[in-house]
Amino acid sequence: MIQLKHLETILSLVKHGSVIKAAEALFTTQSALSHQIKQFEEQLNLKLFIRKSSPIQLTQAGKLLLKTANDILPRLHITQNNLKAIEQGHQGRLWIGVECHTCFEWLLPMLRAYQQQWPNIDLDLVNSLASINKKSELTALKNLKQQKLDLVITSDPIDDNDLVFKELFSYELVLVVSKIHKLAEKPWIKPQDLTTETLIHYPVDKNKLDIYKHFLIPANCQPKGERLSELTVMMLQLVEGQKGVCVLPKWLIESLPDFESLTTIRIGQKGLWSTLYATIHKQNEQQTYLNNFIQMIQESTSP
Amino acid sequence: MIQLKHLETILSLVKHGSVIKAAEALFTTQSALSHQIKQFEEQLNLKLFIRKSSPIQLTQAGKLLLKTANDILPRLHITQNNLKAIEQGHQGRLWIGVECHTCFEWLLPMLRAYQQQWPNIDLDLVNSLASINKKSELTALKNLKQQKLDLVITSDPIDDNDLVFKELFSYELVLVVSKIHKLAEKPWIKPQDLTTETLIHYPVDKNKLDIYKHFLIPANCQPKGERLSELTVMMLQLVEGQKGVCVLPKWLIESLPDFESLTTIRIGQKGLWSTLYATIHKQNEQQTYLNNFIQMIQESTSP
DNA sequence: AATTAAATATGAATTAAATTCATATACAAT
DNA sequence: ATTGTATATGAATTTAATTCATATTTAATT
Repeated sequence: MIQLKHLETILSLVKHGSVIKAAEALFTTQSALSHQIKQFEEQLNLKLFIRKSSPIQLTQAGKLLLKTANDILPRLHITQNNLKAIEQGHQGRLWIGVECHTCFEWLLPMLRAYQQQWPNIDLDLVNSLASINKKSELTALKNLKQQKLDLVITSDPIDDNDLVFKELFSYELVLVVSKIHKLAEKPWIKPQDLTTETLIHYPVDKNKLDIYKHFLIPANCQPKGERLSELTVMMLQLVEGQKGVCVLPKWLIESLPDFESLTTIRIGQKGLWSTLYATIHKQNEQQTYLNNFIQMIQESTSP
Repeated sequence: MIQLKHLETILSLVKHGSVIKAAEALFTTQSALSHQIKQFEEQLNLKLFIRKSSPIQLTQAGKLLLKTANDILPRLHITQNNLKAIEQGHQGRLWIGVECHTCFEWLLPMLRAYQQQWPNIDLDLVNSLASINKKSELTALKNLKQQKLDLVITSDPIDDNDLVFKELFSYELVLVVSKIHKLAEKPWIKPQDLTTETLIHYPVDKNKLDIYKHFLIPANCQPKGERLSELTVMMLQLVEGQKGVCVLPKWLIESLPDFESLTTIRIGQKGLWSTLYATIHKQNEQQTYLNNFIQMIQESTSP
């Protein structure tokens, strides 16, 4: 069977004109190379070159192998370099799974900046929230574990040896109501206050929503009604039109000066807080391009 | 360093979906393949695929190697096949050196027939007679020995362990004279008869010409004059015009019905005979395409 | 959550392969 | 013929690959 060393030998032979010099250039001894060539020639039952002339002269078989070597070896060196680039983190894949809707607000603008800084990273955003069925509940982290994703943004860290959670930032979730809503003047609301309201939220499993998980369910309350909306602006328009109330990050409302008819109320006396985490696979813990991405988030969100 | 076995492994892994099956397909054990992959991954400091899924899933590095494997391995198989073809003699080089002028007469038509039968043979005719200087006297056989030529047609076999001489055919050399020449009626000539004649011959070293080597020099004679000519037809025209006499193979004259004003005379009482040999390198003694060529000559000249 | 079957990983022993060292042989040039 | 240089080779040594036996891991099932 032809091996790469045979191709390298042929190249070196042609380049240097004798077995001795070729061996030297290949950092081996004349003897080793002689053995290698002999064994290869016997295997092929062909002579590769004529030794009696100086510089050595290739036979037809030798010329064929030379051509092959010139075709293959440079191709292989490119692959070697690419692998090195991947290893050193200049090249890589960053497929991001996002488990919270509002994240898109700050994430999307960030991706552009990141891609400029790391042009060779294969960047993609995978919406892990597409369906509500329970099976896909843990999809993002599960996919991360199987390395079908490279980074997941979540507010629910789990205990898993394969995964590393890195805190990004905390934010307060507030109730968004119309300024003319009956709750509008309260300094903060109790769970019971929501039992007369229609709660507008993203189409995700209720157990994943902080307002249920950490506020309503512990108090054994539930809203009068529910209404689903995929888009934040649509939710806000519904609130404006008094079709219900919704829960959103405080920073998000503050960044939207268009909705002056709305106001926000603290949820509970101390407020409802959530913390976001960037999750990566343990194996990728040292990957520069991933850590750099996380760092970029942290820097852009710390005031 | 990437090796071909690594590329083959990647291909087999993708094709069969697991290390066990890939190992089986590569006629090795799961253990061996596992060791091999581990060592390769450690060397690259990169994971090539995710084992936890079935079928296994390539990482970016794995995909890169897969692409390289698909580029390189088929290219290499083609070379393997070509080498096999060369080894089995379907492909090869037949560069012929010719040391006698008249050989071209029967050789050229033969080459066409041979090339049709062996289309993959790299066929070429090298005129070894281009110059007359003494250094190039043995050029054809020397080149054959150094395998710069593959077959030499000569009438002077030498003793050399690297070379194999195969007899082709013998022919008589006769003196060609005009029918009205004073020697024309003789049944045969003596060396002395030529001392009054101008001898027309090919522009080669005289010591290589049979008429000198085996007829004139042993008798210590020499012609009155000499005249050189490269072309056989030109020589015959000169003889027709009584500018001299020449020595040519009998079969050649007989095959030229255009020169009815010429006649041939035996040289010496028993005639001057020469034998042609096809010479090949000892290493090529078993090469089918070479032996077939020699056989073709023998068959076409032995009616 | 425990159990099982299948896949993968690993350590140590074995086997195979490549390399070196010391020389022999072959060749080219003078 | 002689000498210097290149190549070849056998045996010992070193290095690498493979196997065997077994441990660990994982996904699927109960």
